[in-house]
Amino acid sequence: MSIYVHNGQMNSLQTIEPGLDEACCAPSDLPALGAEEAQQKALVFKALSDPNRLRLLSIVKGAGGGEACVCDLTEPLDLGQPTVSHHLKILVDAGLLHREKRGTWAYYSLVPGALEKTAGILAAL
Amino acid sequence: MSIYVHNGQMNSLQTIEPGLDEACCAPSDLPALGAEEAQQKALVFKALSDPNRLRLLSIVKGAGGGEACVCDLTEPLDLGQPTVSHHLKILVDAGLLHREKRGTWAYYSLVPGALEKTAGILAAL
DNA sequence: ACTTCATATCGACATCCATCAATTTATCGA
DNA sequence: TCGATAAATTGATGGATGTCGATATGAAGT
Repeated sequence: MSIYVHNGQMNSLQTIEPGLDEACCAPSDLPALGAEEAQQKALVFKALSDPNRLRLLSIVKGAGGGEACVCDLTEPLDLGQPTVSHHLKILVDAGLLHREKRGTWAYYSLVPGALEKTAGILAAL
Repeated sequence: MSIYVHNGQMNSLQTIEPGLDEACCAPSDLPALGAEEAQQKALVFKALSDPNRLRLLSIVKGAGGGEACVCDLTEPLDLGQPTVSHHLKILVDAGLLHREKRGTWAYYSLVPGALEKTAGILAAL
């Protein structure tokens, strides 16, 4: 025979919505993610959740000058140009890529510190 | 008038499939993600791309003893038990959570180093 | 103005996904 | 053996998402 311990009948964990915290230095272990925060932080990971978008980031990061235009990205991914533009837009909206238009071309580059900041979200979960 | 420079007509970036690399120490900037790698790495981020799953990780991490059972998780998320079980399964499959059954209860805890490892993927993109 | 090229946007379609209600599985206590 | 409880599984459904073809926008050169 064995003995199993459990606290009361059901749950007992707090879940606090930290409102607008003053944007500084998450001390690691606080209340637990509220619904709003979670939704916002999930957006970045949603952008990272597609294989082709990961490859886009990788290629852009390793490209000469740290930037690449759409025409440089369609072939290695074996995707149509509209699809690549679509993925790039998602990455830009997520704050991971920066878009700069020069002439007819649109050059995409990594937003400095964006990946590190995203990594920080995981550490501060 | 302005002058725009571009290399040849179209793309020129290499994309190499590194086959089974011997599982060691990615030196930061290599070939660029191949299709297979990208697909595999996207799985973890797919698991992280849902707000409720982020909250699950957060709650489990902050729970007493570093573990929590399903019955402790349904209420704070305001989700049905089957849905929570579904999310937990996805997190386990992604290698982020560990499941241990004791008695009637199933206790979930963070896989040590899993979040850090995931953060490492971003740095090594 | 007209053509050409790079990119963005639109509309459609097939697939995936989060969620729930209902059921099943499994374990404990009586 | 028989409930009672916790959790997983199944089936269904509405909504999001990746992809493409076609079209629109916009800038450069002739």
